[in-house]
Amino acid sequence: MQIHTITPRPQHSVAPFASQAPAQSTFDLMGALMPYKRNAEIYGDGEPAEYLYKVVSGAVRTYKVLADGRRQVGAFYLPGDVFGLEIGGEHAFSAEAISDARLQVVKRSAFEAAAARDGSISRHLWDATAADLRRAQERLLSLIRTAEERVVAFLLEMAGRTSSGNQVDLPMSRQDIADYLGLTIETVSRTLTQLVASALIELQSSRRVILRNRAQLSRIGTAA
Amino acid sequence: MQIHTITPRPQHSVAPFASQAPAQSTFDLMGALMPYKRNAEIYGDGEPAEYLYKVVSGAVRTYKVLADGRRQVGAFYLPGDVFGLEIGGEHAFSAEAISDARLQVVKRSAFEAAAARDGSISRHLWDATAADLRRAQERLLSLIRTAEERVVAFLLEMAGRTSSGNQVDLPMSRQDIADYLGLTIETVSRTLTQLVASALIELQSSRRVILRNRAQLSRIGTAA
DNA sequence: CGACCATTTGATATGGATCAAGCGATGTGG
DNA sequence: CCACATCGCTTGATCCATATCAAATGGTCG
Repeated sequence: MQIHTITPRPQHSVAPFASQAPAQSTFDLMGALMPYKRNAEIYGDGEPAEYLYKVVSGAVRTYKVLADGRRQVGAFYLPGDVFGLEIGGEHAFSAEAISDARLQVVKRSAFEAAAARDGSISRHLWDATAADLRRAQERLLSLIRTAEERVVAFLLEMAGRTSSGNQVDLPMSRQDIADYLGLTIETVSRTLTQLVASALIELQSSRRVILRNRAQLSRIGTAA
Repeated sequence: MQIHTITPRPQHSVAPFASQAPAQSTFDLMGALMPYKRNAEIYGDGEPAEYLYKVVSGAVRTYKVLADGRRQVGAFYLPGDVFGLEIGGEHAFSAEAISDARLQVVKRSAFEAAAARDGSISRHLWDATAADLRRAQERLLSLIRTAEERVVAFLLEMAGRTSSGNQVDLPMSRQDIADYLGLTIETVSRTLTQLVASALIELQSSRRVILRNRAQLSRIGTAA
């Protein structure tokens, strides 16, 4: 894995995020803070997984490019989130900074040594894995659904993770969203336009969404 | 003679197929062997998760019925597979026997007590969760693909799990497969017919498939 | 044999992909 | 400070894979 030695840059501000992350203190004690530029690679698919990461600011996507060139986004990570947990020796996905980002980086071996001494740390690790798993489960359900349902579920997921009332600031592009939901960029865009037309949401800018009717949105976006 | 006097209620794990999980010997020592009839409920969505299960014979599906009535199959479990590992207090999916089945059932609390005494058991649990996550991610990749790719990936997965050479015996119906892959029963059936026409597979009966060209099938069914 | 259920096959409809163009911000060089 | 290039997003027109609706066939069990 390569660490990009890049000078820190001012982040464009991202909304306040809920930090649902494991073992903050451990990361804080052990982690080196590293800046990554927009679109910089954090690690590549197939590389040995030597580090764990915690997002301090900015946002990260993991993705995989399929044999035919299609790209599937695996997950988005926001401030407070921990990623790079995969078991097995190597990363199943690549990771990139979506926007300029600062990450706390911890050597896996050091972390696991600490976890062996402290059961609560391994518990936190397990929680983070479980959170990823729950999100993947939810997504499995939503991927069999219509474009509108997927987009609404995505907006609700983001709203839940950023918890800034009804305002949702999306750090990622339409292309990222499309590759996350298994849709095309055009379909994502058209669906958002329709949601605006139905007065379910408002688009203050292309990246800033206001949820105008959460009850109805939940009805559309909630599978079970 | 179905015994669901008890309604054990372990969490199903997200994995498409089995989690090769924890301490088999623990199961063997602690498990009570229970028979379930075809289509008998093992546990229901939303019930508290009190048990872990290991398939001795037969097969099991986990599923969820969405608000609009569509059914999503979460996973199939075959002999040797352990399920009910899920995190959280209650089942996210329901579980049913696909065919008459015998399951070894272990009280979760007993198992967790054993895990507390033995760190390697909790390590196994974490491994199983991470493995489930990886499988869920693999499945997310396949859900964005075409009907043919999904069906082929499914056949290869089943072949890998049952490992009886090129013969694959499917315990589940076309409807189960369709609900697992996010397709309709008609599309699954037509796709199989096409694969026969292409001489990639042979259908000895509707439930018995012979893989005739694994190299080509792998090319179609392998995402990354 | 007859009833029932699973599976296959056929005909048509449709949601989202694809192909293509236009628009609006942001940034850069003159 | 403006003209222009670029990039991300939206909108429009058409196509196609899969869903939907419908019926025939096959397999199993009483």
